[in-house]
Amino acid sequence: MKHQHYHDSETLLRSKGLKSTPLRLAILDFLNEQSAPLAAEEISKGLSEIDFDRATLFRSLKTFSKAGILNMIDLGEGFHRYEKNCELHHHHHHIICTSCKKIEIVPFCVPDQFKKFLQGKGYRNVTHRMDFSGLCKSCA
Amino acid sequence: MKHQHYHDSETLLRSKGLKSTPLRLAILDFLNEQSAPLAAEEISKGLSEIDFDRATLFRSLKTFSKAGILNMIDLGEGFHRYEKNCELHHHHHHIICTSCKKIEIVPFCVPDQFKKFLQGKGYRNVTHRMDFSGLCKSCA
DNA sequence: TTAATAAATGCGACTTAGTTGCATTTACAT
DNA sequence: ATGTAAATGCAACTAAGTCGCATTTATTAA
Repeated sequence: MKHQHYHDSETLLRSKGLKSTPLRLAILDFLNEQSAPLAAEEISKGLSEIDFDRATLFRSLKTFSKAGILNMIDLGEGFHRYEKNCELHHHHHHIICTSCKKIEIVPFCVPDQFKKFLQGKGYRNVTHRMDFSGLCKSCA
Repeated sequence: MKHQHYHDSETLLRSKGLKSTPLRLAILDFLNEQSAPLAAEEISKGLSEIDFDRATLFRSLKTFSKAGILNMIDLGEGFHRYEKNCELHHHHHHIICTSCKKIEIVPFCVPDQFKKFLQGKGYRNVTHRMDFSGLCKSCA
């Protein structure tokens, strides 16, 4: 376990006013063990011992993302990835290897003045997405 | 016409070793007139006087993107947008309004040291994606 | 100018990621 | 213990894009 996560998925769900169900607990516990964001399909495979419907998984992932329990990440792969949104680690960006698809967190964010500039142009609630890709050391 | 584009789509296609066909010329001429990147569906509508197949459009857009004639842009909307990749204007980033979906080019790019850092970590051929969203002045 | 050929197209079926309607079941508050 | 809203399963659907294959077209070389 790389980062400190909410110790108790049940408590976490309750704190967001969401019901605690076996699937939901399994999803959150599974994501707690991950150090990189996973695709819905990967989560599904990781939970293969449990029997559940695809639609339910997608619904839960969406619900959790809206509730701020998960970050929904788009690395331009044509699908989303999900990671636990733990407070200690909440906003960050990624680099994905173009070959092995390994994902790492990068230790920087877009400069503040970019947002300020856009606010100066009249934009409100400015958010950003930024990610990198490249051939990683072990693939090169 | 906001920017200077290749004056002759036929010449452009030839220069990339691609065949010049009525649809391809229409796609490129149409995109020459746009100041914001368009989705395949929007291009399709803009070319409604011509009769062509969806698959052919997608194939052309892909071919053009690979050839560097178009930039394929992903603003996290669940589909791609395409814009002419004119030399004068080649690398840039966008902001999209969360309400009216108007897209503007932003006048900044990721700081050089980010790429240098990642190269220092062993990454090769590092590329990035960055885009912004927010409520634009007229929607606020 | 024409014939050869490689590339582009049309058609239809398919795929992937995700959504939706609806009936049923489950978690939780009382 | 029970009522109710939320969650689930199922099946059908959607949007964006892809693929195989037969046909047509643009370009090359004769």
